[in-house]
Parts: sequence; C-alpha cells; structure tokens
Amino acid sequence: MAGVRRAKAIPTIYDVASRAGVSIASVSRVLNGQGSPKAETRKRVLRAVRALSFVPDGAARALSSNLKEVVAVVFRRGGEVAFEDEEENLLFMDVINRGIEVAAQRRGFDVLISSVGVQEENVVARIAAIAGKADGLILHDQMLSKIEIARLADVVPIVTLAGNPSSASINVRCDNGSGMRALIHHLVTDHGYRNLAYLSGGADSPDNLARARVFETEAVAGGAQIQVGPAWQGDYSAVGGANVIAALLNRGRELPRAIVCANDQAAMGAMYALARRGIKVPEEVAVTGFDDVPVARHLHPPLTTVRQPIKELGLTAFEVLYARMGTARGQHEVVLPVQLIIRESCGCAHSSALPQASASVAGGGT
Amino acid sequence: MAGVRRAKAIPTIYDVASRAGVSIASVSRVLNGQGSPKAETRKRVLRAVRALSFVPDGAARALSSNLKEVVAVVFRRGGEVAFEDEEENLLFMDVINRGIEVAAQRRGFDVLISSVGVQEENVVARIAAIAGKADGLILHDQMLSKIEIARLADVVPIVTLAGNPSSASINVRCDNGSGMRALIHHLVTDHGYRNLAYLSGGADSPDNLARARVFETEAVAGGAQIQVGPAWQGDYSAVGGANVIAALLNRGRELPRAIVCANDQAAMGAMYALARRGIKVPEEVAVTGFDDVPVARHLHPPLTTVRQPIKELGLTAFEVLYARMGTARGQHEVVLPVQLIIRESCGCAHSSALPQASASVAGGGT
DNA sequence: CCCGATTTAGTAAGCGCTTACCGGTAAGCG
DNA sequence: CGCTTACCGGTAAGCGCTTACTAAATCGGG
Repeated sequence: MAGVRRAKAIPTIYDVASRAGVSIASVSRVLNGQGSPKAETRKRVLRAVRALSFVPDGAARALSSNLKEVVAVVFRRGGEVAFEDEEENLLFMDVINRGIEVAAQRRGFDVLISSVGVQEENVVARIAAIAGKADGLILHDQMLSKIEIARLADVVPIVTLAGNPSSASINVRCDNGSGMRALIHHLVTDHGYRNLAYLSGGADSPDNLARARVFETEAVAGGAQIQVGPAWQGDYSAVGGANVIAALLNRGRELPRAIVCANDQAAMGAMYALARRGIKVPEEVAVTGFDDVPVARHLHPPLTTVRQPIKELGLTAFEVLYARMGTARGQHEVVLPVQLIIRESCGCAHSSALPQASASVAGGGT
Repeated sequence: MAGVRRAKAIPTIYDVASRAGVSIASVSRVLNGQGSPKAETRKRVLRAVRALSFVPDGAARALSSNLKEVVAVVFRRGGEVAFEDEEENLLFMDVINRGIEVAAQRRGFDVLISSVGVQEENVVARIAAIAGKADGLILHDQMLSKIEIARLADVVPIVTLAGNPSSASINVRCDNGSGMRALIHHLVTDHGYRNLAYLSGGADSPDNLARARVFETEAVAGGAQIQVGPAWQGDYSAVGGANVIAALLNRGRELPRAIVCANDQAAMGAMYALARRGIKVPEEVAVTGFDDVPVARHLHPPLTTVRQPIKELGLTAFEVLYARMGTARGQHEVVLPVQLIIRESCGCAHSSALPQASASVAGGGT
C-alpha cells in the first residue's frame, strides 16, 4: 500500500459556495438538479463552478449519498500464455466485459476492472477491497467459494458468471445442456461418429460439469463410445488442451474419431497439438469447441462450436446486478440460449448454422 | 412489516469496534497495519471483522485518506465497425489498457474504465464526473481540448496517450519519426518504390501529423514521388481506409506503388478494398501499417508495419501518472522506441525484423 | 517503591458532500 | 392590510473512515 498525495488544494464545494455568495446546499442543489433554485442563484453557482474548475469529489458524494455508481468486475489473469491466438484475441471474458461496460454506461455507472493473479496469495482480501469500492460485484471464474460469496454478498450484491447459483448471489450462464445436446447430435447422428471424447475444462467449473454430463448422456444415448477421465482433463486453456493431446499421443493412445472440447480455447490447443503430429482435422479426428469466440471462425479449419451470446452475457450480468441493487432479491439464475455453429472442424465441408436455441429463467425468488 | 424491504444494514467500523470491545481507532489500526496493536487487541478485532464480514467502505476511506486508489481510463467507443477483424481483435487501445491494468495492479490501484460514445453530447461533463472518482486520469484519443485538459488537470493529474504535451498534462507516445523514417527507407531504398502515398489517420491526431510530416520529408529526400491531400484522408479505422481506396479507384485514379497507412487498421481496410478490386498486394501495390497490432501478422499478406511497444505504452502511462500523483511535476512527454517489422505486404518474401530502435524523453521540468 | 519513559488505546476532529429541517421573504387571499 | 401558503436558501447533521492528540497503562531504574 503506497502513500500518494496531491499537493495543490483542489476546490471544494465550500469554495464554490463562497465565491458564488451562496450556501453549499445551494451549490449542491444546482449541481444535482434537486429543489428549484432561482435562476439567479443557478447562474451564480454555475459561474463559480466554471471559474474554479470545480469537480465534485466522487468519494464524498458516494459516502454521502450511499451510491458510488461503480460496479466492479473481477477476473483471473495470467497463467501461462503460450499461444498467440489466445494472447492476441478478444476472448470470452473480454467480450463479456465489453458487454458489461456498455450496459453500465447506459445506467450512468462506471466499471472498475480488476484482475487477480492466478496464484495470488490473498484473493479474498483483494476482492473484498474491490467490493468496498463498488456498488456491486461481477465475478468471473470460480475465485470465491460459496461461503466466501455469501459473506461478501452481505456487503454488495454479487453476480457470478458461469458459476454456481446460490441464495446470496445471482448466476448468469448459458444453456449448456441444449448446446451440447445439439452438438453431440450433429456429431453422432449427422456424421455418424461412434467414438467421442470430452476434453474437459476447469474441474471446478459448473459449466464444464454440465457440459460433461450432457456429453456423456447424449453420446451414450446415441450409441457412441466415449472416452473421459483424468487423461482428458484440461483447464479451459489452449496450453491445457494441447498438453492433453500431446500426453495421450506420447502414451501411444489411439484417439477417438471426434474430440469435443469444453471451450474454444481448449479446442485451439488441441488442434495445434494434432497438427504438430500431422494428424488431420477433421479428416482423421474431428474437433469441436464451445463459446464461439471471435477467432473460432478463423482457425484452420474453422471451428464448429456452440455459440454463446457472449456480449449478452455481460449486458445481462450488469442488468441483473443493477436490478438487485435496488430491490431486495429476485431470481437466482439467468440462463441465456445458445446456438450450434457448424463450420468445418467437425467434418462438414462448408459453414452453415443450424438454429438451435432455447431460453429460460430459473431459480426462486422471495 | 410489509412493503418495501430495506437493504440489510451493512456493518461499519463501529459495529466491529463494539463487538470487539475496542475503539474504532483500534479497528482501523489493526486493519491498516498502523501503530502497534497488542496481540490480544488484534485478535479480537480480526475475530469481529470475520464474524461480521466487515468490509471497509472504499468511499469513506478515500474521503478520509484522500486517496481512492483508482485511475480512470477514458476512451472513445463505437463508430461504425464494419470489419470483423477490427471488431474481433484486441486492438491498439485494448492492449494499452491491459498494460495500464497490470501496472496499476502492481501499485495496488484499480482501473476505472469508461468509454465515451462517439457523438455523446456532454463529453466534458462525463469525463469530469469520472475524474471525480479517481486519483488520476488517462485519456486516449483527442477528446478534450488543451484548455479543457488544463482545467481538469487542476483536479487530477492527467496523462494523454498519443496526444499533445501540455504544461498541465503528460503525454506518452512512441517515436513516430524514427519509425516512419525506417519504413520509408525500406520502401524507397530497399524496394526501390518511386511513388508512394500516405493514407492519413485522424486529422487532429498528433501522431498522424508527425507520421505524415516524416513520410513526406523522407520520401522526397529519397527521390520518390508522393501523393497526399484530402483524397488520402482516412480516420485510423478500417472503414476509413477502405473508403479512401474505393473512392480513388472509382474515380479512375492510378494508385501509387506503395501505400503507407497511418495505422494498421487503416491498412486492413486498404488491403480489403484492394483485394475486392482484384489488385494484388504486394505485387501491384505494397501496403504498410503502423502499430503492429496483434492481427497484423495474420493478415494476407502479413503486414509490414512499425511496431509500437503497445503494452509498454500502457505501463508507462500508469507509471508516469503514478509518479505525478506524488510529486508536483516532472517531464511533459515520454517517448517510447519503435521497431520496423518487415513482413510481406511491402513486397518482401519472408518475415524478418530489422532492429531499429530509439528512445528519448523530452519535455521540461519544474 | 516512586517517577519518568514508553507503549498502547481512546477521543474527537475532520475529509467533501447530500439533505432534512427550519426560518425568512414574497405572494395569495379575505 | 394582516395572515396563511409557497418557495428558497441556509444551517447543521451525518455518511464511514483515518489520524492527530491525549490519556491510560506498562516498564525500568534510581
């Protein structure tokens, strides 16, 4: 914690008031459009404000009015970034953040961005500090346990993205189930692949769990063989995906006909690892993603994936949070529809999209 | 009690103090590591803090300690986004922001992000409001006049990115001159192109002006013909670049042998427009960029450009601002070195980089 | 054992703003 | 022309925290 101070005295509302020859209350009223100041008063105040370049202090306003007009967004930063596609492109999170920003803007809020290092020591304290600077908190990734979230939720309303719904917070996610169902159906029924694997994402991610579960059910129901288990455990990153494939290949394991990846980044990594060994996608092994991040269509081959309405996710997260800031509570989970995007990595020759959507809102309110 | 539910009272430092049986001063001291509280006191305070899930209010802290630990970053949003490469990739600004975020983190600051709509009505008021919420301000683009900056600078220290240095603020930019010089040298001397045009960027951009000036001087000095003027006026965007080329072509104008674009985005647009007309780059017309945004290398052909240390720009912006928050003043301009990146859009067959750097710090003290 | 030197802890004064409350003045009305 | 009704504007009480300043407690040394 560094100590930083400004030297030059910056004008306060008192300076404005005395220069305009009115009281601080009048200044405040003019500036905030409260009450009905006389034209004369108004004019004098505004003149003084301009003369002094007065800018009201946000902290004082916030303290006094109990509203900071700030939402904080916290996400996990860093880790190894070995793939330039991953480093250089707008990823899932970036797009979500952009959505949040847009929505916040509309409500006159600003967004306080804060990333937390992968293995930073005091995550909870860090996040608490950030929470103290905002009116609401949007959490990416699983950085806080359910209990920690509940504790923090006593202080600020919390929205989690692709997390677990809880009575203390609201979770915003997409419809993993129907997306995965459509994808497997395409792979098994349309392409006739009989042997699939699920390259898993972060082990603690609810999205990953949901996708894995549906993958299994649907593939088996379709009469396909599946490969799952520790050997297929990735972590949502390109490196993770590449490592899984490389390890499998090194151990001489035979690959399935299609690899269903937990997200697009993992798919990028998998395709990279496959390419390195000279294995052709999709001729020898089909690969699919999930998310439809912007680069997905530019991969070679273009990635078949399940599109999440990413920006919407951000917009929704903010709106839900905003609503929560006003009223006591509402639903605890918001689910956005997804769409299967068929490109070439699944074995199809040309791009096309099979519409496949579904929407629902779940959770109980009191 | 029916009707509107009041928000649950969140615990304050008083609650913690009374639960721990100490004074608020002690609580504050324990929490901030000031003074030397007895182990017993410390323990009781921490216990109470945990029991109540106490999180100190950022606004109150900020007001009291005169430090918000927040820097605001303001940039221009929106406009037409007709090119997906532009929409989907991390652009110049995004990378800078990431740099700012990283640097801020290191100093325990958070970043308040705020975009301003292209033709939003009350830009100055908006920015002032944001300034009130932060300890310092980083401004992208030219959104404020010199006078407006000077006024705001009385309230918070300001750093502009690629703006104009002024006595009230600090400007951080890259070394346009040497970058452009190296680029023109490559085009004229190495490739022997005798006819060049400069596809200009935003007319009010100091970077653009500097690049244009050096382009002219160097090209002429190298004995090449140049095309400049209103017909070549772009606006740093891909659409702008594409429009310039399209308009020229529509009027049947003959294109120069090489088009030097003000930045990579304009180059993207130019190459797109050229490709639409079946004009081959670089065989018929060479195209170069400036910035070296991440996608630059993935364009077809890979873009020859001048690399700015983009992330560094962000890091530097924050560090300079941070320094300014402490001390009264220092230099008014910081210039970072650039590097010519030769890929294929200039006519070279393979990628390679000619090291070409320079660094300097200009501006007056006191 | 008592007194001054050290710690440790409490009291209270703001930080700059919003707003409830109230007094004064002007306008409305009988 | 006196009194009620509006209407403005001023006074002052916080918002939750940090931090001088001061009081109490602890510890040594003579």
